[in-house]
Amino acid sequence: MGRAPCCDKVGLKRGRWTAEEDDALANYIAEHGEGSWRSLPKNAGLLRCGKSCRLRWINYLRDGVKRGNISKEEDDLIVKLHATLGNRWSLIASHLPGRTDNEIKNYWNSHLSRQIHTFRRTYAAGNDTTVTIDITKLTAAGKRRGGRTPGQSPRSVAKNQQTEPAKTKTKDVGSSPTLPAKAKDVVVSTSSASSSPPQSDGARSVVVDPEQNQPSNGVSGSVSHSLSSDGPCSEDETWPLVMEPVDQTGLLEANSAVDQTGLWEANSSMNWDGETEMEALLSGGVVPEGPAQVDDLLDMDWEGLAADLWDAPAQNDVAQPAEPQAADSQELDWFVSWLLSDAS
DNA sequence: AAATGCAGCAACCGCCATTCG
DNA sequence: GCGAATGGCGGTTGCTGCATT
Repeated sequence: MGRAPCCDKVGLKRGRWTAEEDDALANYIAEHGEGSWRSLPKNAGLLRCGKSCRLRWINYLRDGVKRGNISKEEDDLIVKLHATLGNRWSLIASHLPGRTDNEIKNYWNSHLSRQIHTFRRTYAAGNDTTVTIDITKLTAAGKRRGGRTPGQSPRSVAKNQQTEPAKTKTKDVGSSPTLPAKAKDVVVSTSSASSSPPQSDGARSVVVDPEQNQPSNGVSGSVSHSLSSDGPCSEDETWPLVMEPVDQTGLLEANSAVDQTGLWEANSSMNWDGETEMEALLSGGVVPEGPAQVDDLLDMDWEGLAADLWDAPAQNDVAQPAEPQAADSQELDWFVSWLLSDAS
């Protein structure tokens, strides 16, 4: 049996708050202080649920609450913290003065979750030439505002994706937090010839073999193609995902982690011949089939891959980028400080 | 100009943790 | 120790404005 509702909701006003209601709430709290939310509406003469009053106060009326205009620095910090802490919005908000968990949550859902898909991909043509492809430009031509495509609204996509739910709140841990792997560049490479594993401390590699139906070894999973409507991916395909600690010739290798701004970033370097594929990529056209299987790269679900990496158990004693197991706020603060110390 | 549908955001809902009698 | 009350959190819904057709 669930808990009784915080109020009976009978005769209570719902929806947007009016200026008069805001004034009444602010005046009451200024006079009597916060707390006793259940009895507050009646005492303040508001036809609102106490919970609604609390939310309104915390998110909008409280002193020091900043609204809108999230700066680049705040943006970076949100992404970085989210990459490590997950959907613990209140925890993230505690490191952004004046910002509320609700605003950060909304900002993430409406802005940043999309930006995750706009990672860069860098193609090296076997020499020193490096071209960075901005996926946003590749997909911009197909972007439109009007006209709904069934099943592709952010909400339906979110439902389809069903991202990993936030970890349960952890209160008791050992004396020192378990550190996640430090942020590293995401490097995706297709290596038909020898290539040194782009992996260093804390970063792990992932081998994705689209031709292979069974995972060969390592940690298996699947890469689901269900990105946002902006993405180039179809919705139904899945690939077997094999996580390998070492490079393997001829397979797509993804070495994924979080870059220094916290954004999931994918750089692709590959050995290929000719500029045909590059031109096709830059024009947003179909890439001819070749040894590099560039279209396979384009169709990868990098976010799903990242999630798989994030949740996969550590191998070969590589540090697991797990959530911090901080026992209390002090240790958590320490962890966040440690995390942010890598920002430069 | 009207219809359609996306994007942003405020608010609601349900659950869990903590506090208190 | 127990149960109710309360606070807090994250997920979700639904409204509104605007861009596009």
